[in-house]
Amino acid sequence: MSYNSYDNGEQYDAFFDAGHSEHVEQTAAQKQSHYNMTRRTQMEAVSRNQIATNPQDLTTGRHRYQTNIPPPIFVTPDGRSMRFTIQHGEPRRAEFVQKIITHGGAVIEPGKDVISLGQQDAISLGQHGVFSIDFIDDCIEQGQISAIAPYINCNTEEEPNLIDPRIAATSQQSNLSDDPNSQIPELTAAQLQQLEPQQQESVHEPLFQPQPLHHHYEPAIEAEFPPPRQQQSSPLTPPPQQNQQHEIQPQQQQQNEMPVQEQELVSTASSSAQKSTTKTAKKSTNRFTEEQDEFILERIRENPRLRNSHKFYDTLATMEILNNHTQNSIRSRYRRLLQHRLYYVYKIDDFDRLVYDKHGEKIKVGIEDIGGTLKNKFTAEDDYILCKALKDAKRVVYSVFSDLYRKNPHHSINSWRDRYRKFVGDGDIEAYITYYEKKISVGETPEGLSRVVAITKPKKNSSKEVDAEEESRESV
DNA sequence: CGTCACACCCACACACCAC
DNA sequence: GGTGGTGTGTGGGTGTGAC
Repeated sequence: MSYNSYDNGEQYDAFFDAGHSEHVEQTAAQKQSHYNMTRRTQMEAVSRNQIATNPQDLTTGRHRYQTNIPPPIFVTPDGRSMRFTIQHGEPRRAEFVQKIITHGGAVIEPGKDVISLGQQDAISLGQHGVFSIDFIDDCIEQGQISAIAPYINCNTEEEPNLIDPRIAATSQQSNLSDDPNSQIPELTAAQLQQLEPQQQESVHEPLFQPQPLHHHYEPAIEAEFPPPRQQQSSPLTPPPQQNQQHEIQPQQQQQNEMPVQEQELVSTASSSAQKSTTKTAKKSTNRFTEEQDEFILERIRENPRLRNSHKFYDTLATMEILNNHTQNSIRSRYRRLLQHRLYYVYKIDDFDRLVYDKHGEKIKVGIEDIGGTLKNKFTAEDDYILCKALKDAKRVVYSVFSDLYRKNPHHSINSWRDRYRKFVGDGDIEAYITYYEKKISVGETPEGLSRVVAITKPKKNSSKEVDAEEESRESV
């Protein structure tokens, strides 16, 4: 079996089971398999233009998801998620965010009736004061909500013994249900009311209608939104009404038979023609409306890991509400302006599916609690880990990267290997280790390997890469 | 002159395939 | 099992023209 031609995570398991039987490594392998599945799912979802899952999918997925999670604790008597905010300076913030979410709660930014957790000397974030984070552990240990009064750290407006966290959360959640914009200072409730009823629905209802469920990640874009205003000829964005088998259109087939440069010319010319006939005419008055901004934000909240994806915005641009803007424009709009208004996103599971509470409502969490996007940048620490592994290895063979992957599964085997292939020269390993340790010892932040490796990288590079090396060599 | 919408660019993380 | 080649598309920009 080729190590890098996995079709699914089971092949990872097969590999690891065959070659490494130790318990610790098996556990690691399971994690890697899961991680790999997750990342593959993300990439495949993007490739299929899957922007959000439909309610039926979510119902199915929710059951599967919830079978593996602890019973909910941080829920109100009527089953809604209690909402907490944890101060960003809290050293164990990430750990407790996970605990809260895992047990049915939600972590959001400070706001009315949000239970604030943090240090004693911190500024109070909630109207009830700030409570010790131990409250969470104790509740989990007891399997139920404890009285919160003993956990008060600093009080602001009310006596802690007046507070029943479940009641506070209930009233707050009711407000949330009635006022979906309570978290969005820029978009007031009054502004929302100015929207047409249908528009409001598009903002707050699930994007897609039920589809025949024969695959968990079947795209369901066509269901609610009309066909794109123009035929998308790009193989990257097949029209939703077309079969997913990617039938080759005559034009595409013709392109496939052309030399690459000619294909590029045709592609550029055709896309330019499309753009010029569809969108540039409106440019002078084509401002984004508040409704469109909120629509974009809501789609991003539902698909937080795709927030930088070109294809994600490509698909958004085919939707009726945004059909007067291009993918580039929508993406630019988010990156330039809207990302500063993305105060929360919706909780997703490991397969990027929305997680709902008992009432079928999406759970709001902070963007920092979702994790990264689709790609992880190599850090200086990653490069150091890589160089250490290479140094310890007698030969740079596949097992070096598979070991790296098992110990550091945030990059795939291929990624570790590719990093080595493209950034590490023969003499770089010792040099970078020395450089990194020296920087760390003096309290400085080391640069990533890319800039160091250019000094000695002995690869058979293209002329362009050689030029780049020359530049780097001069600049270092 | 600043802002906006939009087009375009490119390095590289990640993947797949052939051998 | 291991390697080299290469495709895809993300992530993070910059450039340009209209207003």
